[in-house]
Amino acid sequence: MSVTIRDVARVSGVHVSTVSRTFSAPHLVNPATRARVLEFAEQLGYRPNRAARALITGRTHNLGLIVADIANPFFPPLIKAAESHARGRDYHVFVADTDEDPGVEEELVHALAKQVDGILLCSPRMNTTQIEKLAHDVPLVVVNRPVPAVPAVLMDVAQGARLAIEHLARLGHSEIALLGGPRGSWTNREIRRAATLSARGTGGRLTVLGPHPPTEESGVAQAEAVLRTGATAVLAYNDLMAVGLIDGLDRLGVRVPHDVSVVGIDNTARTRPALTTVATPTAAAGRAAVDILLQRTTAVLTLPTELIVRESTAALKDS
Amino acid sequence: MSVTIRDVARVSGVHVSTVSRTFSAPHLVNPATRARVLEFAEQLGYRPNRAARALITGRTHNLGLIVADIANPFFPPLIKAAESHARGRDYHVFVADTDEDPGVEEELVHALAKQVDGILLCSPRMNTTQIEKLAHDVPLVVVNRPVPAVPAVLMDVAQGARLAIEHLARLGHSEIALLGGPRGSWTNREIRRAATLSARGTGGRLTVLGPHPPTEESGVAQAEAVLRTGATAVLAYNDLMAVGLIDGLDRLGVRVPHDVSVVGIDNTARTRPALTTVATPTAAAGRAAVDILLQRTTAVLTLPTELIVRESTAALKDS
DNA sequence: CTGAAAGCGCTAACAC
DNA sequence: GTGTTAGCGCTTTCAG
Repeated sequence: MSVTIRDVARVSGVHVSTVSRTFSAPHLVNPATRARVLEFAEQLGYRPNRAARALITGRTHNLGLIVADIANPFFPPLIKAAESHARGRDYHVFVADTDEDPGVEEELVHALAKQVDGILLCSPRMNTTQIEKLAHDVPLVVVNRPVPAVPAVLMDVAQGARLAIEHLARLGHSEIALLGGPRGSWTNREIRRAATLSARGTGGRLTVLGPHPPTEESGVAQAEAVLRTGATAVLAYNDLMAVGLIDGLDRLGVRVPHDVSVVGIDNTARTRPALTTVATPTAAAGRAAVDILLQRTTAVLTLPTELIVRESTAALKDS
Repeated sequence: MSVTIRDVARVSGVHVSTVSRTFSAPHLVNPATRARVLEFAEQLGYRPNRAARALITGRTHNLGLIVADIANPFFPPLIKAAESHARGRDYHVFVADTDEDPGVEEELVHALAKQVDGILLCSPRMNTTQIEKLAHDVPLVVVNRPVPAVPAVLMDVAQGARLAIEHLARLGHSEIALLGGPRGSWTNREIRRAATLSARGTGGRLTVLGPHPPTEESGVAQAEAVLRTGATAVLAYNDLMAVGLIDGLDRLGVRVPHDVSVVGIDNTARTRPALTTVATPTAAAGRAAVDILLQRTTAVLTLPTELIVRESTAALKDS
């Protein structure tokens, strides 16, 4: 087996509790003995067993991170930031993927609950009641979705959508289509709400399409539907769909931004023409969620988004 | 605190050991009592504490997954597949990111060792000796790199590079550039070796550039250097670099595939023109690595790659 | 088939 | 400042 606290104790001629203290409360032990213990520990290659420690302290120093789809380019930067931030605070993180299935999501929270000090629930597909209930069993922080009495990190996509619509209006577009995202997504609702309001405010008309799965394929598939709305500009639920849409339009002989302007959301895509998009602070959200979990505050944090104007939007042609 | 085996025992009027057996060795307990215990357990919402169980069985039912960069699009499909496959076998997985730092890599293996039954080391940057040593402390399986006496899952990128070069040769290209990847990457060495051989075999000339970081930026930055080699076709270390390269060439007024053909590796990019690339079986590799770890076999598995011809390669112009 | 008892590796009172 | 003791939640002999 592996080397334990007892081995270190025996070799350094002290009691196990002294060894234990050397690692978990160094200030309580005589510097001289501490040094000796540390030396022998090092020499034997001793590493505390966190699981054993957790059994008694109740703190595992592990976090759970549950996302709808690891392969969706929105998530990797969030996962990366959260993991790195957590590790900097001596926490390890379990990552799990629900494949957009609310049932899996719930099961996962339960399965991980005992092994972690808290769980980051990213863009969950569960209903609010379920989430509220789960929050009683294990500290939770929800990303991209507000749930009453549960800490959350939100991104101000409404603000982003507003900026996007105003940008398009300023370019002369008054017929705008919104290519909607998945059913049950808070982000999607926010975008729709803000875009509708904004379009009205700028004197334009907004046609809402969807809901649709947030994939490239669905972007491609909706190209015709978008054109049929008579829109000269489109705001897509995310970059994935925007990329698909540009592709689909291209196949129909419609060029971006010459014929139609397209704005994405997420800033995850690198395309030609470079995509105008609403950048969402995913990495910052990951870090913030970890902080909230570790401080056990019940905060709701809303992070700002920002419009990045690139090449996929242009002034309305005269016609 | 949470509900334990003891609560269930008390309520169902049996000893804790019977409850324990109900979950870990059901066949050893009378069907009637088992049913009763199960019912009360369900009712109380009892969930076994895996960490406590691990303390005595020595099996944590956790796996570690260490990658160089979660945000590199090569990894998410691998992580997703490995996690899902592992969970299907009742394993949870810690995911950690080394940021391409060998030191972090080693520290991570040690930090996770006690908490997992095995670790997937993906495209490690450590040297072979270090990996061999670590393999003594914890079951390891290395992805994308052969290490003597350590189980591995490899992808046959050599075969892929060969196919790519032959494809280009068939299109009439005899001046080919290889845009190299990161130093210390086995994959990079394999590609170079196979491409060089293949170019020689087809009577072409291959100019090797690099090493370079495997990023889009570095692809952009190398566009000029590529042109300077006089190549009419390029094989890039991965799709990321290929995408950057196409972008960089475009800025220099060089069009793909009209002026220069480009082949990527990974099949992670969606571009216009659609990228001809060597598809690597990342998801399969993730699943295979998990299987090897759970079966504790010392296999070395080599997975085939495949050339996907799309629009970024074309026949050499007459000139 | 079930209960009793020991103990996994560690921490946390409580003595001394 | 250090040793003693008990015990976290669970499994696993060993009896019966």
